[in-house]
Amino acid sequence: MNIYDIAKEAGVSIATVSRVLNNKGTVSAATRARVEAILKQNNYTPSAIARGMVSKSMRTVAVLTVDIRVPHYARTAYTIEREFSRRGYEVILCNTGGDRAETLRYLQAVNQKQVDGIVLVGSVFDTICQGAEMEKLLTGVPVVLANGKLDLPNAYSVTVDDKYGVSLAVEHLVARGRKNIYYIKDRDTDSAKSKRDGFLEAMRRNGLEFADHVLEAGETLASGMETVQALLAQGVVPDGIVCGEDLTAAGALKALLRAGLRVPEQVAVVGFNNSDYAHLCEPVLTSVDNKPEQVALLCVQLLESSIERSEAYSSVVLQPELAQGETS
Amino acid sequence: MNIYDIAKEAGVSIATVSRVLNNKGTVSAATRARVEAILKQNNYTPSAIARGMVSKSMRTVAVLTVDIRVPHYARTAYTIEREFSRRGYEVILCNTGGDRAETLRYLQAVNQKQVDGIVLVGSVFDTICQGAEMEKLLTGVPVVLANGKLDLPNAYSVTVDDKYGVSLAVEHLVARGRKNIYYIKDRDTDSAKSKRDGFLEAMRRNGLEFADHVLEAGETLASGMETVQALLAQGVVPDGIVCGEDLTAAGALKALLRAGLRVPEQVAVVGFNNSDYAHLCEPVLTSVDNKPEQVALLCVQLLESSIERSEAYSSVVLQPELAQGETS
DNA sequence: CTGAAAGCGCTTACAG
DNA sequence: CTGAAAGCGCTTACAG
Repeated sequence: MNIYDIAKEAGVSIATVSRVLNNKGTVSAATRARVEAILKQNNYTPSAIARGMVSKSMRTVAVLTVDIRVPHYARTAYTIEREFSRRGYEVILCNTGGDRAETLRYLQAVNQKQVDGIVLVGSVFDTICQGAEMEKLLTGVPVVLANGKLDLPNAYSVTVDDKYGVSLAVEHLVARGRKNIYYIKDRDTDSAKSKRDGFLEAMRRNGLEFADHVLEAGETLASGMETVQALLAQGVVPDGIVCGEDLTAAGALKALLRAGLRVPEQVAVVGFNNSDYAHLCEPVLTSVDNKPEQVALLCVQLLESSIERSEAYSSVVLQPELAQGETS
Repeated sequence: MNIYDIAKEAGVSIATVSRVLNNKGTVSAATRARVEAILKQNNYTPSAIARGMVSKSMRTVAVLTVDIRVPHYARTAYTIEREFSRRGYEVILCNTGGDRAETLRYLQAVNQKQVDGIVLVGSVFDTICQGAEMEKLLTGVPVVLANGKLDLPNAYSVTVDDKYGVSLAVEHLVARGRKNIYYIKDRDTDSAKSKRDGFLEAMRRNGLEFADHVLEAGETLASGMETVQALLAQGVVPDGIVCGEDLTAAGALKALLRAGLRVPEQVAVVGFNNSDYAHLCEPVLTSVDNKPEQVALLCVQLLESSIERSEAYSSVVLQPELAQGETS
C-alpha cells in the first residue's frame, strides 16, 4: 500500500496525498477529510526510506561506544537514545570494542546509511579517530564526543574534568588525615592519564609522597583486587586508595576486606563513576560522580542544534562531584 | 558524488558501474579496472538509502528492550549487536521502559523505516505486545523474543527455563542442609512468576514449609535490603535466601552482613543472572547463570534465517546452570 | 486548491 | 559485454 494506491482510492493526485500526510501546502477541508479517512482505513504508513531518498535523511543517528555492557557507557548511551527518541530520531548502536578497524567499519556503514549525526562515547575515540581515513568518514556529518576531543570543524565535545575529579578524591582523603595514598590506574586513554595527573598534582600540592604510588591495573574487578594484594604482599599498607574506576575500586575493597583490614578505619577507598557498582559494595563506596546523564543530554543538545540549525557551538566541560559513601 | 558522476568519468553507463559495485553480471576486465580506479579515487560510497529504495531493506534490525542500563539486558543486546554487525546489519536500540505506549511508538518508527527484523529482549514484551494494534506492527516482519513468547506466525522465541533455574537454587541449598528458605520476588512479569513457581515447587517437593516464604520486593538494591531487614525485624532468621535478581540478592546480602549474620555459615544466599553484581559481592554471590550470550546468539541465528531464507524455525528453550560462589 | 512532472540514487530485466 | 529504460515511493517546485 503506497501513496499511489491511496491517491487512486481517494480520487486525488499523489501530491495531494503528500500534502495531507505532511500538513504542508493547502488542501480543502473536504479533500483532507476524505484522504485522511482512506489513510486510516488502510492503515497506511509512509516509507521512511522513500522519504529519506528525497530528504537525504533517515532521521537516524549513530552512537559508537566501546562496550555497552560497561555501566558508564550504558548510562550515557541510554540517555542519548531516550533524548533522541523524544526528538524523533532512531539510534544505531555500535560496540567498537575500542578497536580501530571495527570503528572504521562502523563509520563506513553508518556513512553509507547517511546518518544525521554521530556521537562517540568514550575517551578512546580521540586517539582512535586520528588519520585521514577516519577524518574523511567523520566529515560532512555533525559529530559530538562524550568524554573525548577531536580537532575537526564539525566536531564538538562534552567532557568531564577527570583530572579535577581525582584531585577532589585526594583532597577528600587528605582532609580526613590520610597521607599514604595510592592510585590505581586502569587504562591508557587520555582520560586515564588526566586522572593520574590529577592524582599526582594533588599529592604534590599536599606535600605527600607519590613516587611509585601509581599502580597499573587492568580494567577488571580481579585486576583491582590483585593489584592491592600485590601491594599488601610487599608489606605496604596504604591508608587511602583512589581508583580510576568503580570496578577496580570494588576489587581493591575486596582485597582489603579479605586481608582483614577495616574500611574505612584503616584504609579509605574512593572509586570513580558513582555507578551501581559503588552502591553494591559493602560498605558503600565513596566515588567521584562524573554525571553521565548530564554529559549525554548536552551531547544530544549540541548534536541536535548542529543537525537542525547547523549552528556552531563551543564545547562544554562539566565539573564532577564527590559522592560520599561509607569507605572514606 | 553519485553513480552518474562515476559513470560519466569512466565513460560507461550507470548499469556498468552498478555491476562492478555489486560484482554482479559480467564486466570486461578492462572496464572493471577503469571503473574501480575512478571509484577509488573519488572515494565513492553508494547510498544505502537509494539501495534500500529498490531492495526494500536497509539491512537494519531493531532491538527493543526495557532499559539498556540493566546489565542483563546490556549483555543480551551487546551480543545481538555484535552478531548482527558481523552479518552486515546495523542495530537500532530502543529503550521502552517496559511501557506500552513507548513500545508502540518505537514499533511504529521502526516499521516506517522497514527494518528487516525485530528482537524483543525481556519477558515484559509478551504481555505488552498483546492486542490488534501491536500485532499489526509486528506482522510482516520477522520477530524473535529473548525470554518471552508471542503467539504470532512470524515470531520465534528463545527462552531460559527460569522455573528450573530457581528450583536448581533451592535444591542446591537443600543439599547443603538448609530448610528455612525464603524467596525474594521482584516483579510481576511472566518470567518472575515462573521463578516463583520454581521456588514453590521445589520447596513442596522437599517437604519444606513455604507458606509466606515468598517476599515481594522492588527491582532495586535498596528494596532487596529492606525486604530482608523487615524479615529480620519480625524475628525470622532464614538459613537460605533465593532471589530472582542479583541486584536484590546483593541487597539481601548487605542486610544480612549489616545485621551481623555470617554468610554463608548462618544464611546462604543465591542470586539470579550470574552478573557482575554477583562477582562484586563480598563474599561472591552464588547465582543462577541464565546465559544471556547464548540466548542472544540463538536469537540472531533464528532472526537471520527468518530474514534471509524465510525459513520456519521452532523456538528454543535453554537450561540455566548454577554458578557456585561463596555465599552458599 | 490541485495535478503533472521531475527528481532523489540506485538495481534490474531487457535488448542488442 | 554493455546501455537505455523502467521502477522503487516519496517530495517539491511549477502551472493552472
